[in-house]
Amino acid sequence: MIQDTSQLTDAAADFSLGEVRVSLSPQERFEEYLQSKGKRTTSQRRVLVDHVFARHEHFDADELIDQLNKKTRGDDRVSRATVYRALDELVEAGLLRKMSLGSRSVYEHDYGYPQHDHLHCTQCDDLIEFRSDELLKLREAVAREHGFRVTGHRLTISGICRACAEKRHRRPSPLDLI
Amino acid sequence: MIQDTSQLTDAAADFSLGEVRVSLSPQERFEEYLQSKGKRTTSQRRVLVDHVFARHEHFDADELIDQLNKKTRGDDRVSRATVYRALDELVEAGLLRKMSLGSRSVYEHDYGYPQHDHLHCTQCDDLIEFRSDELLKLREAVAREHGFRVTGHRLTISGICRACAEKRHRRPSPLDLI
DNA sequence: CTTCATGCAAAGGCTTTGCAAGAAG
DNA sequence: CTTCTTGCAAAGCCTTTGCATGAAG
Repeated sequence: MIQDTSQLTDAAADFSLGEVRVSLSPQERFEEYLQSKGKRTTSQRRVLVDHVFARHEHFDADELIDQLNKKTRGDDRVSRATVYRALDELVEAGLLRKMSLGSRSVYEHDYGYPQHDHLHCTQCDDLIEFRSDELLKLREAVAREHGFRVTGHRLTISGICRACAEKRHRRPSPLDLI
Repeated sequence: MIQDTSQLTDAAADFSLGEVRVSLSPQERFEEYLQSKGKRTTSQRRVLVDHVFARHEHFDADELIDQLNKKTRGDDRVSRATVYRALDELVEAGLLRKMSLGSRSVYEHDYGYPQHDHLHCTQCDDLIEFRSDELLKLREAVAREHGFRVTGHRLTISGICRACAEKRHRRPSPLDLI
């Protein structure tokens, strides 16, 4: 699907977002999706996709709304409701991946990004990505054993990241409690 | 911690909940926790723990509240707020494990139960447990590589369980859509 | 008796939705 | 022009909390 070039527009160069090469920019890919659903290309959807794919990072709806509010003026404003609606569409379109971290929903790039899982630091709430082919094998083995048809998985390893561990031990002064 | 017998009461026999043998019943274990926190043993907490550990299954707060409402009369009634408060305590005491499945929080036995992960059927919402020592090794290897101190992990493999897959293909009649 | 727990109802997050006004095609 | 979108405010979930009453130790 990602590698399908049959619907290629005149945009010749491939895009490199991270490590996987894809033939359409997220923007183009999204428009393709919208068209296929009889939906429309609006300035709000364009602004949002543009912003979301500007850098690769994890974010939640609220952060995105804040960032868009600071960034856009008058015309291109994107309301809270529209952000939520667009996020759903982006997930459905396969551009974003949604995951729940405790109570909040966190999003990350999916389109053009390789399979990966996360280390979650419970101290600073940072998410560190890692890849493991071994895990995919394990997943298949387990599924086979249970007659289960896998569509995906989510692994989150929680603990304390290196940076936080160092902060804790180096000079455990009252200041570190802030 | 689970194997610690230093505080053993006169209950001589070990309890077998699933596969791991423990020295205190969940009820006793909880009382121990409550005492250590200066909290009290109340009829509500007793009824709740009793009910929750009667069978090994996954449940959410609402299901538990419904079940308790049907089961208990007048005196032993447990209010919604109390259920939520008790669930937090049981998690903190290490008796239950909490995990989020989409939007809802699901609980399962932790005390006296072996480490495991889940296959989640997105069709019927069933959770199938499995164990994998290989996964633990993988977890450690990844953590080591990132200087990460692991406290736990959660792996959920999603897809379609055997039963649902069979329903889908055997006689795909309109009746199956109900 | 003193402190902790409970039930109630109200308040909180986060997310979704109905609706009228406004764009896209 | 017709249909899809948007923004707004209201409503919905699920969960938490303040407070007065009641139970545990």
